[in-house]
Amino acid sequence: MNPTARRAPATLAEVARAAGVHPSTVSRALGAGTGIAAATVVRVRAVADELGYRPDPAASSLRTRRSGLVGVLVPRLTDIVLATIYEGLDAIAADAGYQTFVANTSDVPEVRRRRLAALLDRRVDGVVLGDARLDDDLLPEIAARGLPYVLVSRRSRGHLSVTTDDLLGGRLAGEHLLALGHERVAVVAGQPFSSTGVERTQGFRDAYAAAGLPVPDERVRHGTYDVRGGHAAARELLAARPRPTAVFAVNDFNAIGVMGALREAGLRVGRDVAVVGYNDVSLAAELPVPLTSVASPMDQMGRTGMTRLLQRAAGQPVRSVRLRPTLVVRESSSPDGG
Amino acid sequence: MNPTARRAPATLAEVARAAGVHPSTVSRALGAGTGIAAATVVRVRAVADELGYRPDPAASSLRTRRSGLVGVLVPRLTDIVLATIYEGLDAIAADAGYQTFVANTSDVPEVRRRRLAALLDRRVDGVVLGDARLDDDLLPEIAARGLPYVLVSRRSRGHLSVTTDDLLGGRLAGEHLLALGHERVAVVAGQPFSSTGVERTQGFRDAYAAAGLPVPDERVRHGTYDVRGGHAAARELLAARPRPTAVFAVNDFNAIGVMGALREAGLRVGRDVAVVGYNDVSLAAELPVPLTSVASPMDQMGRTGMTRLLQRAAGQPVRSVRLRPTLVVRESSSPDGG
DNA sequence: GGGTCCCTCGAAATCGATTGCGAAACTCGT
DNA sequence: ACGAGTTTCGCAATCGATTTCGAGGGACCC
Repeated sequence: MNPTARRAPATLAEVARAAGVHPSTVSRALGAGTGIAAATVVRVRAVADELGYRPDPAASSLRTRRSGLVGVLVPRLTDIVLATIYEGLDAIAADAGYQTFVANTSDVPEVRRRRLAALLDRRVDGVVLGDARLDDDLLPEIAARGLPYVLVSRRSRGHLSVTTDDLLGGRLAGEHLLALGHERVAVVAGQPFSSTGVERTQGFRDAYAAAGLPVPDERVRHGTYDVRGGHAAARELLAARPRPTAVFAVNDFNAIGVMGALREAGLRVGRDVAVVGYNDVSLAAELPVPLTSVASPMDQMGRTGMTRLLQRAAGQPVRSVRLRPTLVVRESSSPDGG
Repeated sequence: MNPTARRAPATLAEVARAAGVHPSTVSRALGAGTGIAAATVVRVRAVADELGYRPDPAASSLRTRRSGLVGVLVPRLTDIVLATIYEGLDAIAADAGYQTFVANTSDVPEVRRRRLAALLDRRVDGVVLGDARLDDDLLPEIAARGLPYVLVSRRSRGHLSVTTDDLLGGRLAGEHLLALGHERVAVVAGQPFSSTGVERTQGFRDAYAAAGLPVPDERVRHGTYDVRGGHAAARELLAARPRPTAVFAVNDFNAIGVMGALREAGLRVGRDVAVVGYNDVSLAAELPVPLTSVASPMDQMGRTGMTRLLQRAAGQPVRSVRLRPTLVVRESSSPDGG
């Protein structure tokens, strides 16, 4: 009846006794139901329901070597981007009868390794990595183990991944600022070991280089993917003279940090310095000065990522996916609407 | 050596054979080590390391009835507040040798029940609930099961919880706006079933009532704890004439939604309408118009929550904790610094 | 020197579900 | 009515770790 109200859950053997059959019969009846008389299946299932039977995953996992768990590694769940991707992952996993097991790695290799080991100890049936590095020594190990895995958000050469087309996204941002006439621009470039930051920056610089206005290295600053990182990077970039007239941040939270740094410097967002972010998180549109941002389908990235993982685990051939980003122009780059 | 590089992990029996002892000896040597000669312990551990032995949690859990898992239920991980609390929970759990198992419930009772059942099926050793309801029918069931549990963020009468003093927090916000001379104020009050929204609203209204300016019900609007909810609520509140001169939102993301609604109505944040939020998330200080907010120690709430849970599981007496919030004044309520 | 106690470790049962194998019962055709 | 083939289900082993019980051996005391 009510599965949460029982003290000691019934076991297979108890169900078997109550139904007057052998435990193996119960196991089969509750499973595919093949090789068992239809009437028996119905009866056993009724008894199991009656007793509120819930299989013990530990016992099941011990015997079958499958845990029903999918491990997920992310840099931080406090990063809304990853949290949103995770929700997409979890939704599809739940539909397929899997549970997700998530862990923060803080983008620290040593922590990553430890957290992954913990997931492997739990005998997860697959792994989703949201914190892949461009030169990632963990990925070959996972591959060598034969464990199904997929990367989301970030990619790494030679590994299955679901990402957005970050080169294109960066280019969109660059072309937008070019069209607005910005000739001296700066980039808050994120972490140098993550494909997202690197490729978004690359696409942006490509656009400027193609226009004959290459962005010099000193106008590109790396940092963590949070408000603080954006603020710190922008403070340095804004100290240059002449000052850049626009800043592209490869992450919306970085962009908000940039806004804070602008304010601190007595500059107005959009009017004195244009700001463009990336991901178009839900609050970008609601800020006192709405943020221009490259929208990336985060939820879909999660859903597609888990779908690919499950397909791969089922032995189907799968290829990496690059989802298409789109530019959303708002007042932080275009205060007068154009 | 390298735990992630082995294909088939060694078992206890294999370690025993390699060490020339019985499996039970290995088990004891790797455990507390009591009742075993010190030399044997050292030797067995060395062999276990050598073989990269990792105990199978399924087997262990089957036998001991303990899973080493702590379940965590949250409304949504995309809510930074809960994500931050979760990180605090996880940090302490990890220190104590536990892993956390988190699930979103979307604040939907049916989903909560299902997710909790999934955690119980996994035989979690304890549960942290971040989505408690004022009239919560799940909590008595958990209590009846004898499973250790603790509430964080939200509280519910008669159950162990770690929260901030939300009545006080609301009062701080109210007294602040009163001191600034705001007489016609509105509240974005969050979900009516969550103690956070209810108590913050109550504290705020208490302050105004004490000043002889009770806040009428029509200037209090409920909604979800996200940007969209804040925007929707504020849109309605701002349609009233005369218009409120200040809005208290019980959540920072709601407050940002309020900012969006203000902009949409052609009003300036701080100058035309004051805005006060709650939680003081990291981006509040960085917004183009920095947000006045009631700071709550989210990370500490998580840490304290897990600590209490572990103490409770160990049979120690524990009492609910209310952490102290503090007001951080910024330009959204005080554009000229006073 | 004999007895007792403690230290150390092995034997074997156990947790709960799954599954290969085989036996009984039943269907059906002739 | 009998044999071949099928359906249905029970038996028992198994996954890997833990733990109770007891045996063997050494230390120690008188």
